[in-house]
Amino acid sequence: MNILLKYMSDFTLLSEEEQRAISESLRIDEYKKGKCLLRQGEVSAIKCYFVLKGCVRQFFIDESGKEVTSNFFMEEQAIPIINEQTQRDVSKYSFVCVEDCLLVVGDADSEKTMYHNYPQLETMVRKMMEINLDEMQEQYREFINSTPEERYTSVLRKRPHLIDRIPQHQLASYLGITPESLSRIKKRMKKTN
Amino acid sequence: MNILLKYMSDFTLLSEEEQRAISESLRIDEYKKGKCLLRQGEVSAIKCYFVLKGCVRQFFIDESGKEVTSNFFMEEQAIPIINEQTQRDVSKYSFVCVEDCLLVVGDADSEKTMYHNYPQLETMVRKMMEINLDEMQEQYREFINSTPEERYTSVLRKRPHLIDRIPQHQLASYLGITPESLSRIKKRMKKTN
DNA sequence: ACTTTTCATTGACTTATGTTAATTCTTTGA
DNA sequence: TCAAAGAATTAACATAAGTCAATGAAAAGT
Repeated sequence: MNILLKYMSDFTLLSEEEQRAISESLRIDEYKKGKCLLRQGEVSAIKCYFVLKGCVRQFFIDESGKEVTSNFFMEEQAIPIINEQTQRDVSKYSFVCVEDCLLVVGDADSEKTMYHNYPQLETMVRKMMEINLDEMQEQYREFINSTPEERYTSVLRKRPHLIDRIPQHQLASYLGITPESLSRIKKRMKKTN
Repeated sequence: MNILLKYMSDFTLLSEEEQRAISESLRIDEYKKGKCLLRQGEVSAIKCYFVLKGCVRQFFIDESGKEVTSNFFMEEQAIPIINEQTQRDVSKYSFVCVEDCLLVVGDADSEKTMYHNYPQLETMVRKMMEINLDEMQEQYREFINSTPEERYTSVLRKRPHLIDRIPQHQLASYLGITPESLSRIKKRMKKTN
């Protein structure tokens, strides 16, 4: 739980008591490795998750039937599932636990109530969204301006644990390349060293 | 102004009077084509803009001196400039008006006051952020999973006006390719038709 | 422990992009 | 109006990624 309290105190001015009260009214669930949180094409009652422990993969199957990994969420990251616009739509993505996970579960129903009881919580969420957006933008800009090889080295640098925690072909699709190409990149880099 | 009122009524339950009151306390500025709103490496007092009319280009100069366009913001789009985390940092991007613009200017100082006076405004902003994030994610996922040619056709479909309003080489860098490559793609596509 | 399946690597080949450079076309400003 | 600068196109060549196919390694299930 420390991780959550730490997060809250970084982003709010809530008292310790309020923080504890909030923590206690949150739903926190454990999921086994391989558990599917939401399947592409289904409608979700869950608004978001917050990763306390473990790793969740976000991916989708494209028109040609290929599986494309769009993100990995790990400790201290928020997983946006639906928003005001998309809550009635079927999900474009699947979310699956790559490891055993401990997640805060944010369901859409209790959201309003929580914000009403703790207005500062909405401020926190807004700031989180701003930061998420910024990170996403950063990631995008780097992706645009990089070769696959540079993208790979960038991930090595920024998320060094990732490479140990997930299989190669998923990393490849996360980088937007084929597993074969990732294999060759690694080979090429070993030689240059 | 209609565009702003429309936006507010889509995202809030504010009364018309409140909406008008908010509109009137907003700062709205005109900028000439070519005007630089913020230069890469400078610190900004502005938190964000909201485009009522015109087009703003976001870009940066990378390590090798190459100019990379990361986005174009047009009517009804919000331009996030800084957030809680980045407000003391120098900007990684430059923002320049590609056309004459009419923009709502959101400065960091008045933000808190506004949220305090109109709590629903923060709700609106939070929802906007959620939607922005979703769009950004969608754009990213499409980018990863596409060839340059597919990226081009996708932009043609999704932002048909864009191609008429900006020069080719900026579009090319927005697509993450060279101007030469974009030229060849267009040529190839003409033949196939 | 062994079989089966899935995953990672390697090779051969095709193709699209990056790079460099030259040429044509457009815009801008004197 | 014309000259100069900036953009877009085209060509030639090198390189790296995609595809298809085969092999080798690891993981999973019996």
